[in-house]
Amino acid sequence: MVIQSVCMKEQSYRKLERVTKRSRFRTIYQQGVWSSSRHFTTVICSNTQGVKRLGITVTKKTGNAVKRNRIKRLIREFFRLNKALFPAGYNDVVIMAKKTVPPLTYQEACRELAELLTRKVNR
RNA sequence: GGAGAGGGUCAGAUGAUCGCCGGCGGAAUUUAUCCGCCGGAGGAAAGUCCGGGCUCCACAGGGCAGGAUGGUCGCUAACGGCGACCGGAGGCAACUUCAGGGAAAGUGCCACAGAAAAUAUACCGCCCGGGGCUUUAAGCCUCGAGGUAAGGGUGAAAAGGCGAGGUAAGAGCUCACCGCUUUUCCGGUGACGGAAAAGGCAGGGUAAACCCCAUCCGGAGCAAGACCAAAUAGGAGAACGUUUAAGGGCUGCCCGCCUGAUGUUCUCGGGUAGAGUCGCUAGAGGCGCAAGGCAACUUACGUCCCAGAUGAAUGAUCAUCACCACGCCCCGGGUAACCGGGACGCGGGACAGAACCCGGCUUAUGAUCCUCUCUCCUG
RNA sequence: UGGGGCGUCGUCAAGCGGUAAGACACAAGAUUUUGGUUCUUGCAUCCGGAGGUUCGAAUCCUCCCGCCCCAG
Repeated sequence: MVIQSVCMKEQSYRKLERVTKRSRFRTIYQQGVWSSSRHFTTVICSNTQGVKRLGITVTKKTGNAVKRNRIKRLIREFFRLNKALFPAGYNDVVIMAKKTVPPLTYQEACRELAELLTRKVNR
């Protein structure tokens, strides 16, 4: 209950809200619920940390560092601005980009991710 | 105008909203918060191809093996880099390019073809001599541990080239010119260049084949390495006693060096854990200017502080203005193709992301400017 | 990020200066009523790419491209 004393800005995305440990990624992959769309795959798993957290995985096969950074930034931006779309409660979400992902604009990525997440929530 | 050659510069700008990382200051419930200010990717950050700093491994040691480089002189912390020059090759030229030492230390290889691929074992041919046949000259056949490298054919390459003399036929056998080798002189720090004389043709190619010569190189790498609260075990250090050589480390091997094993006592407490800490950014630093030098570069002075992330920040969206391409319209010139200017619409903006830090090389890539060469047209 | 290795036919691969073996697969033909089996023949001309050394490079050298492995 330490976390409740901290008041943060709504649209931020900082280290607290990231999945940063390799071991945590492993347990999410083992215990989480997988679903995928055309270019992305999400894995959702509940946590005990008291915050929504996001982890991003982009394979080296996707492209060079510039392309990978671009995709990661788009996903981060989507998380930052659309936290309400993510499942309620304290969850860890890992978004993986598939290796065939084309150079997307923000609107395209946003539409696809929103569809993927709302489909999950409704089910 | 066309075709080229060399070099330089930049890497869209501004604003708004929402965010990220670091530093400083302040506030709070003094440590995952908030507010303010400042800073926040590149010319290649890339490939990891070289060289260094730095850290640890003895104090960085000796030999062998192994690796790298290879015209000369210089620059540099160092280099396989850079600059200037020399020589070869390419280009009409600007200019480019070359792992550019040694084949007379030795060994190997040169497939196929060809007589022969390096000690010329002469296939055809040419010439000479002996014998035989036809027999006028001459021709044909055969023999010769005879001569001959001029000609033919083979090959990537055939034993200096070419011309003349000479000869039985030929041959550097002799001569002229060219090439080569040696010697001497001159110029240059040197690579080398020039001149003269002599020799009389030796010495096929390949060293990115082994090798020889000269010079250089110890190994690993910031995931190096160092440190940290509390609790206990494994442990670590020091002293003393016993024992004296197996094993381990330093380099692939040898030498050499370091370290022992066990018992008692005393002292100290950390690994593979962690939103851990340091290393972590002031440096062979940037910019300006002056002097020296053909230049690479060096020196002096002034000035500036300019990213430090760690599942890894430096972004997203919108608007405006510049830039470029295309379409269409208008204006001017022109018979026309087209050229110049303007407005509108639509599209584009390359290659690419620091990971300890520097010096290079290589590769990817958008725009723009300057200088030079050749050629065409007009005057 | 650092360190190491490999690219030869559709696949597995040998060859390491002198015509690029072999197996499976594929294609055509023969045998068979048909299929299978068996037999015969064919199938690399750009040895990942570019440049160089050499008379001659899959092979030697240099630079790129792609793939794989190891280290927290």
